[in-house]
Amino acid sequence: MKEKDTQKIFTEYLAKQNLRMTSQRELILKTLCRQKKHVTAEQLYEQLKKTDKSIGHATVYRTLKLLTEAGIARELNFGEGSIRYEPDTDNTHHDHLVCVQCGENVEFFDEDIEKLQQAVAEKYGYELMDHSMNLYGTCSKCRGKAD
Amino acid sequence: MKEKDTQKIFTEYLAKQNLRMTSQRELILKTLCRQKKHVTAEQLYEQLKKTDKSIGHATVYRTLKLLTEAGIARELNFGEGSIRYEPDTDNTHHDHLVCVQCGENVEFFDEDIEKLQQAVAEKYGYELMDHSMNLYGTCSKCRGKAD
DNA sequence: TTATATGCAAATTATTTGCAGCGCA
DNA sequence: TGCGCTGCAAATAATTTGCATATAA
Repeated sequence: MKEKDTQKIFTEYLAKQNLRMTSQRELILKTLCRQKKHVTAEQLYEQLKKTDKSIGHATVYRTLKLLTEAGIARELNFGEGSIRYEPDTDNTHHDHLVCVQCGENVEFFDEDIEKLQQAVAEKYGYELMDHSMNLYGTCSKCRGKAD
Repeated sequence: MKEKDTQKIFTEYLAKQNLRMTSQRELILKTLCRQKKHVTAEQLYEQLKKTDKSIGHATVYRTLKLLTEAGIARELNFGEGSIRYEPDTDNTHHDHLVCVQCGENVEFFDEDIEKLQQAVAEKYGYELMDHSMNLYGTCSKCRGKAD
């Protein structure tokens, strides 16, 4: 599967809504795509500040919402009280396996689970549109340590 | 599977932590168990007010946390910005299939999915402790309506 | 008696909104 | 030259915390 040209997709998405690409939106997209870990809006804001001292919270929140609508970012809710974001650059949907101790997490995709989810939805007459699945446990590294 | 004697379980849990059963905690537990739908802390608070006008927000939040720790309540996060709670009265774990339009939801349990989740965790060296899985779609009733 | 629990209000945290001014199409 | 965009600050919303008082064991 090819990597998306996120910049182009975003610009086209914006155009369709009569919205514009701006330098801030461009920077936020680039910065999000560069992340190695899932970030909160606040964490992203802190990083963006280093490049653009004048950027505001509101712009970050508003842009993350737009990126999500455009299918370029995904919201992750690990029950921490704030939403984390990950770039969705290669159209590869995946779920998360999170260590409850150190927070380290693995992205995985299980086709059998996806099929069963589809089957469950159909069984109850629902048309499945999306899902969120997070597995919580302890990673081997954390289990190695004394409690 | 037997229904839990939640009152007893809670009292024992509290005792173990050197905490006490009180009339407020008892009322909150009873009221939660009576719910037909998943409630937010605020919704529960509103209902509790009718029985005990002097009850405070803090007590409700604090007690819901205790009930969750005691394994009597479960937190549900449907990405709405607030946490919903359901009583976990019969030890039957289940997941949720939620209609994104009307909010109606179905509780389901799929043993095959559970097994596969376990397998995924093992594959990555994690010891699975918990998971959250929510399927989002449109129910047949909502699809019947014109958009 | 004495540690724990409660209600209240203030504090926090995450996020959203209103608005005046700025800047691209 | 207008309409969307931005930063700021104030507004919300959900939840937590500090504290004086009340209460269970």
